[in-house]
Amino acid sequence: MPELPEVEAVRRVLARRVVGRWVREASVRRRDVVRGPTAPEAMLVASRIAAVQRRGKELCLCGQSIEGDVGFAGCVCIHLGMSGSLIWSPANATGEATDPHVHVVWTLDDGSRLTFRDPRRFGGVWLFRDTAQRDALRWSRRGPDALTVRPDRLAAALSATRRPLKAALLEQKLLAGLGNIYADELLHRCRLHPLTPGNRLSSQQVRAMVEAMRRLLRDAVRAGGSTLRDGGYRGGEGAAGAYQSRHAVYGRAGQPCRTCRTLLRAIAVGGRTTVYCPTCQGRHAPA
DNA sequence: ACCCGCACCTGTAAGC
DNA sequence: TGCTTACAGGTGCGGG
Repeated sequence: MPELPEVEAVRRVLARRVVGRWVREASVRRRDVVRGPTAPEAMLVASRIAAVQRRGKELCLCGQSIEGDVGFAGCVCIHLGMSGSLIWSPANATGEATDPHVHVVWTLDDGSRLTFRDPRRFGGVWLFRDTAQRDALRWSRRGPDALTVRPDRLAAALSATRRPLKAALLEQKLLAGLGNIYADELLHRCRLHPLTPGNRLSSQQVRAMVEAMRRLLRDAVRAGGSTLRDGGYRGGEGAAGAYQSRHAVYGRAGQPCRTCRTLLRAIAVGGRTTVYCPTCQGRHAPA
């Protein structure tokens, strides 16, 4: 569920609430959600959390031992998958001690807690010795972050594929951060048909897409991301997002386009439901 | 080298 | 009401 805006909204909350704190205790209730080259014992216990970083849809708690560099005393990468949440709660909060979907709980030096919960378990936790090992084994296999990608880099990647734009934009090793919601929203803002082959965009169109993407993602982060009908996504302190009410196409198949009133259409692209406006987003020319 | 389809899980909502 | 089915924000794998 969480895409870049939701994950970034969580990151900002955690940057405020957990950076600078020491980890007193880490409780792993389900060992199989924790992976990586480092043993689950090294979950930043007795380390200071020096930074909370993000690449695409993944977060990383970077530890720092006494006198150590940022990220030296362990890196905890957390992916929320479809149904995950990572929520900070203050010391006096009453926790769900018996919730079977809570897999990891960190207790900090002030008694506050960080709780990783993920019913579907498509997400998980990956442990690394340091940021260099994290980058070598994991983050380097992803493309540039969607908030900071440079147009020439995206243009080069898109020009190398004939896949439909919708499918290409979901490919995390091409571009990290977009998911099903924001890929559809972006294509609508750019007036591009989701089936347009990637290599048919001009460099000008890619430049416009990068600008539209930045605006879209920033708007969504500012609104706290999207919380859908099932209420699965929660921000870093448990609050719902507000961006869902501003979706132009996602989840609106059969309803009128907010720009031209044409009824929005749903198709499947790469196995994912894709909603677009047949008028605003035209017909893609045959390849 | 690419690209597609499916499996991985659980919860929810719609359909009969 | 209750059972069954389809679908959901993501990723990684095998096979064509």
